[in-house]
Amino acid sequence: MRLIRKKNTDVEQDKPKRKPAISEQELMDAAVRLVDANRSVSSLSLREIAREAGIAPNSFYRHFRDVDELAVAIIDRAGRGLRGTIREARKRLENDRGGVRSSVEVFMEALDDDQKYLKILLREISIGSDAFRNAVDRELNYFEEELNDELLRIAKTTSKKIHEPRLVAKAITRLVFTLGASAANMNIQQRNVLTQETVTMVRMIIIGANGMAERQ
Amino acid sequence: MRLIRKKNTDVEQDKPKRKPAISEQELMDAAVRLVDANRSVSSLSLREIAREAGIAPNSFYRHFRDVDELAVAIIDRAGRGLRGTIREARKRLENDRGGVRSSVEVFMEALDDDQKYLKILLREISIGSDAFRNAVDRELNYFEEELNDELLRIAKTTSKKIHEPRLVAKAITRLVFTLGASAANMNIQQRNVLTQETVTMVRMIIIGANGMAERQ
DNA sequence: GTAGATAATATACAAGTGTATATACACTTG
DNA sequence: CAAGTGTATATACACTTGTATATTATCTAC
Repeated sequence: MRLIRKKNTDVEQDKPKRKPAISEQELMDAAVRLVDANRSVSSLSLREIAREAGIAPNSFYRHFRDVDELAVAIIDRAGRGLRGTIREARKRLENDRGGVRSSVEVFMEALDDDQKYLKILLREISIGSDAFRNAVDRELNYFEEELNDELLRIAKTTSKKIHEPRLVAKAITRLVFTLGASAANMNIQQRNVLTQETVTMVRMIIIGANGMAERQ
Repeated sequence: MRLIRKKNTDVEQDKPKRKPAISEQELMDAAVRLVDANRSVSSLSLREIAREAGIAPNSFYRHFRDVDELAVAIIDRAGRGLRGTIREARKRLENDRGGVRSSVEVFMEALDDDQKYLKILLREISIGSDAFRNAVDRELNYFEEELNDELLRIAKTTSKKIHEPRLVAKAITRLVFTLGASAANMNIQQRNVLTQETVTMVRMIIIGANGMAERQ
């Protein structure tokens, strides 16, 4: 028989532990909901976010020091989404044929509605506080390194030389992010056009890097 | 005699009871002065700008409907500076040898201190109101078209084919602007490195476009 | 049970905001 | 000279903002 006294022994099934009326995640969601074409995360006020989340202004402090810290948390979360996207793209790259196209497609698809977090990361690259921009930079660099690895791998397996792969990675990263950001507010047709354009641009860079390697 | 009111005859140096009329330009300068690494034009308050310009808050309305209209005026002005930059770059391009390098150099040089306007244009591409972003878009497109013309001209004179010159122009434009924006807060050495990188990237795109044209 | 911790709340305040209204002054025009 | 116009200002108002303080409700530990 069980003991009558209910003791919270951790091992037992997790009942609603402490009742957090609100979670950090919910606060972040509230903030994201307030972001639209004209408003950036860092322009939101603490009270606005609290209002949207349905909590008292002061309760905000239980979770974040200020709006800026919330913004960084959002970027970090967006980064996690981005990494998933990258993993997906790398998988498709392994088939290699049409690799560029499907990679770019993966990226553009990740912009779809429920991925508003990613849109925010793309759109606010150059603004916000230092902490904010550092958070974005972190993700950009991560993307760049992943791409660099992939380029080296492909260069090996196809025995095509690539001139300055780090620069190629940087160019592609910046280009794809910039174009991705402008895709955030597009309809599906416009985005398809942009995807095709982006694919062509990326190919230009890669072919150009091959060409430069051969000339030397 | 005693009824004679003091008349301000310009020539006479009296204590200026009335402040000299402020110009739109001075208001724009005041706003620009307030912009730094962490603050965007559209985040400035009307009162802040008025304070910086040394006028009463309400005087602002004599010149602009709101801060947003001021921001658009700043972008337009930045656009004029940009056109000067483009003209300069095209001149250097006509010598052709080392054309890419000197064009990119012109662009980066234009970011120097007194050209804070241009920095603003580069940095706030994706934020602000509709009017604001349209103003930026206008300048981006102008740049793109100029570049397209130039590519066509070069293709003719050197009889090298270029694959999809419009796309090449778009890719280069986006890349140069994105990298230029990140150069805004760099020191001179860092900027030199970035300039070199940008030159290489642009060359990759052009060589890639040549390569794609030949393959077809 | 009681004590303490935790997480939410309400109230309050000083500072900042955009802007409506009224007004002062200098200049132009008749 | 007087009337009108353009440009600045001061005052005022209704809001919003971040946050300090005090209070309340709930959960945990002993």
